[in-house]
Amino acid sequence: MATEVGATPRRRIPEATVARLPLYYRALVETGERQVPTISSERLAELAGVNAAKVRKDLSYLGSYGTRGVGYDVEYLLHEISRELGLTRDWPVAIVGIGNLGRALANYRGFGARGFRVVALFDADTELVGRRIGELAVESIDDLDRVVAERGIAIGILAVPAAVAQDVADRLVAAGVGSILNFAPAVCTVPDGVSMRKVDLAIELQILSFYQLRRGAGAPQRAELRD
Amino acid sequence: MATEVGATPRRRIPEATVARLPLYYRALVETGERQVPTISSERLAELAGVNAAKVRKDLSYLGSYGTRGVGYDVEYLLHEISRELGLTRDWPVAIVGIGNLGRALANYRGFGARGFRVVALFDADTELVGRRIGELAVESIDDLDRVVAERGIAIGILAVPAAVAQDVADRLVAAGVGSILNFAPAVCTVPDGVSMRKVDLAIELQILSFYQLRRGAGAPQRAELRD
DNA sequence: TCCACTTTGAGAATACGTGCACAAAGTCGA
DNA sequence: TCGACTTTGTGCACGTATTCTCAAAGTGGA
Repeated sequence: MATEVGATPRRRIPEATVARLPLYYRALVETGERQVPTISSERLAELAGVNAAKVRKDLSYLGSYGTRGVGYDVEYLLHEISRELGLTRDWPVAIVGIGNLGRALANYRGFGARGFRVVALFDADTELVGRRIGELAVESIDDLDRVVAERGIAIGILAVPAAVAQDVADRLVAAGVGSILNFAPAVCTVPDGVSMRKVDLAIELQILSFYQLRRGAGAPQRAELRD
Repeated sequence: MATEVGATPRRRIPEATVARLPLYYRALVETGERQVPTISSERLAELAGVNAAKVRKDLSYLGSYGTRGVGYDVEYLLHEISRELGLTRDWPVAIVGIGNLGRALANYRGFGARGFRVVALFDADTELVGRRIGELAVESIDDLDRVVAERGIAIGILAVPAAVAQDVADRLVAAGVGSILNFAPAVCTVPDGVSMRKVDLAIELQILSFYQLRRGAGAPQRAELRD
């Protein structure tokens, strides 16, 4: 019988769980580097900043990779999570919009993870096109289609002004990009079958402001009575 | 009878709602600029990228600010949401860690919102201390306590390496900062009564990678059959 | 082999968030 | 004043996420 394409189209993993897998991944990498062979859900929970029951339930969605009485084999679990997250393969990434933020992202050595490699920088400003940032030259956004195809880019990082965010997102999608990380402070939609995640500084600050206010924050509170 | 201190310690607003208020805020600012006097939940939903029932339910947590048959008064609703989010007052912000990302954030003119003003930049690197970024000079992290108190800083932005994130967060909290926006790729905890929100690029990319992989993403998919 | 101990995996209870559907409350023209 | 129409506010049903709990499955020492 013909099996499915690709690696793991098995059980459905809840979104909330997917969002925590990277935490476990990071904790496991650190633990592995210390040559620790196994890890309990309790310890993993502590490292990931969640609770142990959640860890076990999350991992149980991936399969039964633990051993009762012992815990999880660090290397094995790391391998399974990597595979699930697609970190065993290479993801060429494009950054669109080489302003303050785009430049910082282009120079950022903390995509942390193996796998994600910035292979193209785009901007609409002809002044910027051709300028080098690290090892890459900024390319014209008019070449988006061609470059995305040539370099197999599946993930785009959007760091453009709010006013053009939707337009640029549409062009990324049309070029074949399937995932977008959007830093533009604007509502922006993509068709079904394309993923988008949003990072919005203004929104984060406003949320913090809400809770800060609720705590009765006229002046900042000195931590005078910390014990 | 003696009323409560401060502005609005009334009903409890669900977290998910709080996270959407900034979207409504932004949509309302734009609508207000176009001199539109009232707005329906339907239209507001469209601008905020959510559905209309959600908008109405969210707004109903703030109070009954709409008029049936008409919609919401843009200016009035904007005022109420601003007040709820604490955007009617000034929030002095400190950025700690003036590397690539910290510098970009310091130059970022898109905190979008009135209210948030970066008033201090800190770094541990003595080479960096004294250097000017825009209108501010980088200060030593040893002066954190004094500066936070003097300038009434309640919100800190953490853009330091993962290895020192927890330590710096602790120092911010000890200095009296009540809200932290954490860009460091590390699990980092704060005591009760302090808020922390996390922005982690590596995690976002890994989540995108997961879904990209699930869609059967060997090569990126050209959008050949878009209609 | 047995027993005390550890730790997972999953059922069940609960909490939280979403969205439908509709009565209630308003507008506006005749 | 009436009746057609618009739009809010919210009760309710449903789905998702979290957490508690404990049997099952393992270890390791006697």
